[in-house]
Amino acid sequence: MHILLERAAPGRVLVTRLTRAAAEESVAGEQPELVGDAAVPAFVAAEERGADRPRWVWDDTRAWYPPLLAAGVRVERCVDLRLCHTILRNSTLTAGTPLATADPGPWDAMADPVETTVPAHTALFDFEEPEPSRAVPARSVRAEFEAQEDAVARSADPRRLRLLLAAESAGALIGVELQHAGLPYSAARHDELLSGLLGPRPSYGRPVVLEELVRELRAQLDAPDLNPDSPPDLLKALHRAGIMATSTRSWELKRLEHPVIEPLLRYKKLSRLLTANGWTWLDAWVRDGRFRPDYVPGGVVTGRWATRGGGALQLPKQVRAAVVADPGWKLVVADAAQLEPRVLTGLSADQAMAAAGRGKDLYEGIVASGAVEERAHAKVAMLGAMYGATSGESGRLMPRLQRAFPRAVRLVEDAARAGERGEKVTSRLGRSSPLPGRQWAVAQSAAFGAESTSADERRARTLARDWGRFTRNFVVQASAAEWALCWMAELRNRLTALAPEAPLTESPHLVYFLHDEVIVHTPAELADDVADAVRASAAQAGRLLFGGFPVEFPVTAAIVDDYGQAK
DNA sequence: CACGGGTGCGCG
DNA sequence: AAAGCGCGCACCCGTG
Repeated sequence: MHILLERAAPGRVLVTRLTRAAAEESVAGEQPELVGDAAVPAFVAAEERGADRPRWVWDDTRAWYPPLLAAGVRVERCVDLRLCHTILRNSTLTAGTPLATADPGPWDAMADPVETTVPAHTALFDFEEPEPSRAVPARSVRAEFEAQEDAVARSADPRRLRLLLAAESAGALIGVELQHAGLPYSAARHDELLSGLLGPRPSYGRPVVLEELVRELRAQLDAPDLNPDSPPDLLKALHRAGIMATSTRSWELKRLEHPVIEPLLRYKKLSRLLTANGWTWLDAWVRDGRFRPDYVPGGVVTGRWATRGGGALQLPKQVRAAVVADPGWKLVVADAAQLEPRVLTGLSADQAMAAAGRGKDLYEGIVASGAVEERAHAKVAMLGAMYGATSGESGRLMPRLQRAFPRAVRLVEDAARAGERGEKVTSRLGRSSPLPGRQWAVAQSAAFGAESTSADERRARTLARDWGRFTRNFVVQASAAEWALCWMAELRNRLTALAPEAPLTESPHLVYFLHDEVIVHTPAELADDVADAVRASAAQAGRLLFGGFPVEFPVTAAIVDDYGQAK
């Protein structure tokens, strides 16, 4: 049963129950009722306990779910109309449906990142008044829900789209739950790590280790005013010292031979740590033993998540030892091995590649197949195929990869050609790539005009190839993101089943998500069960996306006290 | 002083 | 322009 929630008036929520009339595929609504804000959590909790397994339908999980969680109420399933709208508006599977062809409306404006100011909430069930920019859409929740159902029903593949929308909506719930629970984080441990590398926290200026390094760099380069944080300044100083670097990037400096290079690289590394994850970051983002970043499910065109603030998806390995389980609890750190190549295997139904990945490391399997000599070559060749490498070692290996795995390689090549023609490509479950922008099309037509110059043609070709690399990668990255969503959604259900009655943060729960990796915080005695759930969920995600096709999705599940212990 | 593009680097 | 995809963030520096 679907239950629609929408704001009727300040302090009042309109509740509409929809039941599907089995005979004619239509939905019938019961008489809507009004519920006061204060009564909403109890209402939702009662329905969640009922036998009907409601699916809550609302405009934006970020607005509805935090106050429920704060009131101790968990929701099993929902439809996030905002996120689903974005998918259905753009998917090639729903092209031509009324939803896809309608003029842009308020639901499109909600997808615009500029408009998506998340309403602040307090511990009580208490919504802020809608901002003018986020005013209640003219289009009602019910009308939008029905338009989406209609688009799916008319689509080229309703089963896949339903799965995608359910997974995307589950992701929305998980994103809010991750922030609610927070990543267990030891500020003391982080401070120890920083102090050990940089020296004690200074009250002003650079920490002593960095200060000493700057002194050394200035002396060695004979540049008393050198600011090593300024690339132009640094480059000039290097040139004066006879070091002919073309940039100040670490990878380039690494290849040069000069006594100043070693301390310079050390300075860059430590300076990065200080500015990105130093004490300022700690003060801003870690409170009461938890790191609570803002996750943005669906924040990337491919369906990957983004974050806003805190850089949660870039937590450097250097500081991961500060992610520490509570006493009596464990972290289960789980990682999907070679996710993207395995997803490509499923997408292309490449039996040879499936065999290479069966029961072992996929790259070793590629070596065993005889396609390449060593694991590193297998890896660089696969990455090159998925990213569109044309030259270098990766480019040289492509013909051999193509001979051994023609179906897999053809799939990404086809995606690249489609992008070069300016067409959309679509993921396994139905998320489509955007079309290239206006100026891309202008550049292409300019190259075919009567008086096009060779510069026009070069530029058009470059832009076309760039877009082709994007679409080539899109099909793989977007499908991998779908696998990860299914994995996590399935895992979430299994974690709930391990302790059905317990509140979220008193039972095994997700605390981190990083594209192909999750962390579960769990009472120690349940850690083995959690690890089993992680593996079972991965297998289930594989079946959801690729049915009976025999591609395996092995996951590592390390039971540890801190994230640094999980390799 | 605010803003925005460029640079560089962390993650997958 | 590292050999190729997707991000976020801090900082520098030129511009208004």
